[in-house]
Amino acid sequence: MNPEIRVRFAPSPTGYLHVGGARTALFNWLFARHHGGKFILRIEDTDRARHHEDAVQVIYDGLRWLGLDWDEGPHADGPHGPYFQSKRETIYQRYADQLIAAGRVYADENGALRFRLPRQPLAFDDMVCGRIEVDRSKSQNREGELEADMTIRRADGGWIFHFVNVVDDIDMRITHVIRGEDHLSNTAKHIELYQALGVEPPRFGHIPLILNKDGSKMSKRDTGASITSYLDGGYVPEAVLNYFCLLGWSPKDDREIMPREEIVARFDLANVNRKGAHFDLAKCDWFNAQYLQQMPLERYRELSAPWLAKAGVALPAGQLDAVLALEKMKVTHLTEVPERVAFFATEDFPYEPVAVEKTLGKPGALDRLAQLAECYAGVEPFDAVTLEAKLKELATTLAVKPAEFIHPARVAVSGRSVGPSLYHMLEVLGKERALARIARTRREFAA
RNA sequence: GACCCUAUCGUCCAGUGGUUAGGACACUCCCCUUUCACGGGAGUAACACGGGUUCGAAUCCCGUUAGGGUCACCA
Repeated sequence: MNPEIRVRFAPSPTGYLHVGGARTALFNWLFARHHGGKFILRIEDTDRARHHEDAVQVIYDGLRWLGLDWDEGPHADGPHGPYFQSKRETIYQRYADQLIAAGRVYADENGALRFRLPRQPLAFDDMVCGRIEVDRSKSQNREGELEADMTIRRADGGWIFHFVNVVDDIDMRITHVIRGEDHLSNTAKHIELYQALGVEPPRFGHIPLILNKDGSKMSKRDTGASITSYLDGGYVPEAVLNYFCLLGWSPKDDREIMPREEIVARFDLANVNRKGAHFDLAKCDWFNAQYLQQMPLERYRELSAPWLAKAGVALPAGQLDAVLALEKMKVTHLTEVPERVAFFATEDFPYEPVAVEKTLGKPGALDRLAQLAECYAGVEPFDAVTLEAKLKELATTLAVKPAEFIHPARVAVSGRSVGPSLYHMLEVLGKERALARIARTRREFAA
């Protein structure tokens, strides 16, 4: 435990939250929670054509959905605000003045403020990548010229990312900078800025990037790239979080399905890979199904509710749990829930044409339904065990296979050829509704 | 082009000098079974290449190749 530890997630409000960004946030959050430190959210809206509330909201929504709560930041305040770069103008000016006074910056011919790069060899110990040594005197650009001095303020007065990023981290007392590997090469410049400002640099940890499964760079449009697609795709936040944390990190044993508390307890930056991870939505889906299967029915009901409401499927409160439980083991995405249980909600459910053709259309199917209905009319209690026994007894008596009753019955009471266990489905339906549905089916498909 | 990072099954993750190279997803097959799933069992499948070091390298070193990243008055 080290309450002095302060880490931050500093996204730019681009209107969407990328998986890579979410995982960076997650690793920062895990690091903070593991050590009992602080997790800070800072919005890097420098320059960005003003501040779009909608774009920022996407970040809040994604983080909150994943359960990554921040100790300081928008809506949380804190002693080192404001937490929007667009509101930190005077702070940047103060640090820039310090650099000017020290003779470390100069105005170029266009009026922009530039930081004179030291161009000395430099080394640092990255918490993930190990020791990084760079000879800054050799850095050159594409034209083979020496790398230009870094601009920290545009001619129009706008502040540049590298500068404000460092200033904010200093000002907010950030102790550990955990960010994407795309910043590894920028770190030398950042350290030079820290040194020019007379501040001890924080510890850095650069985590690998997330790529598409084929290894290509993940862009906004790629499957699974946007966190919003998980909110909209029927994913369970704890499952997604579990999958994400295993992209680049491993507890070093065979544990995969781990509750959040265990991940927090075991998370260690030293165990983070340096290799870029290829994103595999199929495995993420598997995690989702596993979480759905294993979660308590109460949680499942809570997560299903919005999807049922959105689809307009209204189940009677008294039956809700029984109905949901019927298909809980089979669901991969919550989006499937409404279609799987919709037929419970109305006696006027539609019949799937292929199901009708495959079963009801077969010779004798309607007769079997009549026989089954007659048999079930006297069944008591009307529960799965009894119904199964009675159906099999009937089949034996008539010397036909149970399947001859089962398949037509399934379609008769649900309109579908796939669905829950027939007997459990009948039990939940109850004798009255079950028999009424069979009667309706016989009526509709009578030749 | 310069500099930096990386390289184990298709994918994720183990394995840090001696293993039949392990687990998971996906895929194939079998079992279970009233459908669809779940579950159980089995199987296919990897150390990028070339040099070293060593009695012995997936593991250490060098090179090659490949992939990624940074070199903005973007963040």
